[in-house]
Amino acid sequence: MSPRKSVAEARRTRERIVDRAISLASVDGLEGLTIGRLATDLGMSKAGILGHFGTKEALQLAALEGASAIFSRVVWEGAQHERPGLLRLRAVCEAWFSYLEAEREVFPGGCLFTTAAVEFDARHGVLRDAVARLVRLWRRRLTGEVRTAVAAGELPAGTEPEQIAYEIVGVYLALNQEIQLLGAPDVAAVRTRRALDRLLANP
Amino acid sequence: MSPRKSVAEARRTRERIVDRAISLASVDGLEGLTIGRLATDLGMSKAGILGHFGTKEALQLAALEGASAIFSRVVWEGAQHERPGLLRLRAVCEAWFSYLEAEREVFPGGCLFTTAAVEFDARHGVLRDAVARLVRLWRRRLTGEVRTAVAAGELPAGTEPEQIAYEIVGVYLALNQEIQLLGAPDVAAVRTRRALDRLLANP
DNA sequence: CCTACCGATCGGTAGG
DNA sequence: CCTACCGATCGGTAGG
Repeated sequence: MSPRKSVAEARRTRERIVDRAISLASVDGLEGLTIGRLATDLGMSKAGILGHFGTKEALQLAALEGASAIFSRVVWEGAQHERPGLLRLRAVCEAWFSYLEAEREVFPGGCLFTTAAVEFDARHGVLRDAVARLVRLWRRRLTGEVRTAVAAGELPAGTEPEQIAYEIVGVYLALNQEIQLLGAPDVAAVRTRRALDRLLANP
Repeated sequence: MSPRKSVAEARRTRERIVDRAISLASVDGLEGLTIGRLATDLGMSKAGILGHFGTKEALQLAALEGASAIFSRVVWEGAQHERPGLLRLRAVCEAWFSYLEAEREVFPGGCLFTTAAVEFDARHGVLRDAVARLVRLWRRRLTGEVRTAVAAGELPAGTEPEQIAYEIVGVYLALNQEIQLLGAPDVAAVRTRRALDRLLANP
């Protein structure tokens, strides 16, 4: 009935699977994701899904990388038009905020990274390693932007970039909790901006 | 062979089950917890486990409440000998720090709350409600301690207790990530103390 | 990409 | 608290 699709069609199907997997995993976690549920949602067979990835673990990795690409595009690349340093850092934080609050159609269950980071933080394996690598990468990027701001004299000379990046991440973890678990996006918005303003106040 | 235990024995068995459930759930989450695994670990039958709780959901709730009791005892009650206000708040933060870093035998997979808060933040049901209630309770306690410190003049007059409590939670979420996922407890210790010092600096 | 399977495990129940 | 089950679902495979 539906065999022998072209390479382009197969790639599109793969993308559909990954998108749906991201969506499901944002709610139930990457471990809670099941091939059967995915198959039902997409009107495919389980074997049809699995054929694109081989194993569930490979599917989970693909979902994680897909989510990473979206995060990077929305939060990071969306701020690259700004001048490096404090301006870009603030743009990144604003984009991150919108991402957490507004990307509900892509991640109905909230940021897949935050979910995955906690889900795999006590296990071993390629998924934990992949999540840790992405968290480190993101932290390094934030640190670099703070460093640029310090070098440009936009932040006090004694400022430690790693420390600020660490605290920014903390603010966003609290924001995620406030939005997702406590359902208070408006309160979270005010508190997040206030925390960042204090953290990034000009000298 | 082992029927008709006394009430006291049954309660002890129940406690053993809950302790083990907390331990397993700290690694695999409350959804990843399975009755079969629990039974194997404890040398019991699945029916023997389930008899104490009725359903898996009730078992999950019991594990969550058990973890809550431990958290409260270690972090909150452990600081009640300090004078209310900034001193007690600092003692709470220190106890929280030790709890996250040292309670590895109770929570081999890290703080069960942090895990559960993310795990259920996109779902509905009694578990989500229970987690949200506990997070709110904990936040209220922190807020109250900050308020006392402000009233005593130990923190600047304009300080907003809810804001400080929100940021403290963020610092600890970052700490949990640094310890569990990135495996850097020493770095985390320095950054956490620095963040708290700035947050709770005397006027 | 499908149908038709596989063994394993899931939560839960009956009955003692 | 046990044995002995139940139907459902899990990830995955064979073969086309």
